[in-house]
Amino acid sequence: MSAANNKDGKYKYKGIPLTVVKRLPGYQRLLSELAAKEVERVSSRELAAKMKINPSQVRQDLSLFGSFGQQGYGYRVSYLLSEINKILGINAETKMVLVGGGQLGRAVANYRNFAKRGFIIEAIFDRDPRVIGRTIDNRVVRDVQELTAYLQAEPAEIGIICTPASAAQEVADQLVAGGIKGIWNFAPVALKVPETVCLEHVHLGESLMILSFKLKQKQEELFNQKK
Amino acid sequence: MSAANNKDGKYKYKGIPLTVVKRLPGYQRLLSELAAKEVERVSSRELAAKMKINPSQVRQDLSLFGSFGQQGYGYRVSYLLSEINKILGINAETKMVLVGGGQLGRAVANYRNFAKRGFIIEAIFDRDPRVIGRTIDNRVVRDVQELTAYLQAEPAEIGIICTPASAAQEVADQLVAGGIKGIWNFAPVALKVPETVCLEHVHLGESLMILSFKLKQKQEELFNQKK
DNA sequence: TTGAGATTGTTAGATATTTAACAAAGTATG
DNA sequence: CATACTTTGTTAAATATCTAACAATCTCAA
Repeated sequence: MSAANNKDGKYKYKGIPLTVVKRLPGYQRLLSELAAKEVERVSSRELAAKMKINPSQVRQDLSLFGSFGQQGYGYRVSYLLSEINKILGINAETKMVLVGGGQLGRAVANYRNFAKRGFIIEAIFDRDPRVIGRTIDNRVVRDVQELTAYLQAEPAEIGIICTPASAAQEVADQLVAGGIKGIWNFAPVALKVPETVCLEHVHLGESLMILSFKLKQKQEELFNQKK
Repeated sequence: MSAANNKDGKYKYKGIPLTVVKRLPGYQRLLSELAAKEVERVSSRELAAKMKINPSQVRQDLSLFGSFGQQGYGYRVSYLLSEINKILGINAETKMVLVGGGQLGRAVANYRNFAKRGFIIEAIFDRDPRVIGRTIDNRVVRDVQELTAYLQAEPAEIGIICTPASAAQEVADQLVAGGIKGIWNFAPVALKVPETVCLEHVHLGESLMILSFKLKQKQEELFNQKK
């Protein structure tokens, strides 16, 4: 292993560039697909082709975490997948709570791909009396006022925020008070949380705007080629 | 203006780094918020603080598209916002069609933030006979078999894919056949489309895995600090 | 068992992105 | 109307990321 550990092997995964981190789930998905097809081995060249990146980059990314391949052979799919799962922390079960039982919240609650990987939504909360008490994917929606108390009794690692932007910060504060370690935020707002809490945003609107920009750019390109 | 135009002013927005493009929606949202609060002026320092980046970066990002500020004053919020809207292509109305009327599709169809910015879902399609004919947010769900024919009669710019991964490629092909210009893909699969079509992925699962990685990293950090 | 071919992990070089620095040009105030 | 202050747009330096190159070493077929 190259850069990941210091002498006593304790300081793992420090200083991994965010650009590398963002590629890890891509490797995970590709390897899952290969494993499902019962492919035994894969080379950095093949992985790179599927990711549309350079083979050197695949090797360098992986080398930040260890030596998982073999010269002249490549990587054993099952082994590399299990190592990447460990790196991503999806080997153990992770408990989550979801706040916001609207359309988006229900979509997230019903999304099977998380559960498959050990991410379990333990409880769902909402503010709206018309939603509280109803059932979403076999879980009764609880009153958000019980959120912090619930978490103290039933700790969870990740809190999912699917509320409108106006309520998101308040919910985040309650999640933090309940001892949550990470927040997965779908509300289009920048949350403030203590340094000890991890934050990951999913801003759907921003993604659409990026597509819009690319479209505009490509149209101008084509227009100019015709001339 | 520095790098955006060539001599005759036609080749706009070429060669903008993707890292910059990804920040543009952030600027857009911040400026919208400031405009809503009727703030008149803003400096690169203030924008940078809210984006958690360096003021130089804000100025350099913007300078790729033009000169929108004034020495000693900063940027006029309303003007900069309108320029960024132009850059992102959210000044005109953009027609979209959505394929997949499941939980996620319904959530996207009901999401108000797009419509506010001129992105209109004109029609919704599904494969399931139990869903076809039902109404989602005032639009009747059509049979996906009609998709290509519909698009030929009623052109749209963007196709949204909210189907399971297994159906996504087929839907993408039909969208392309119907003359769609860009695809916004929520299915966890890498789509193949012609070079002329723009693609933007939203991989919810990948975002959760990144959060999981960060959590793991932070926990090890804290564990080591205690020692 | 040997040798040709393949592929890793790593180092060094090339490229891209971010940050610092500063002249230019405005604002604001007395 | 002069002057101190502010802040941009831009150039150059610093940093980060990506790519090429290659020794080391394994595979595989004969």
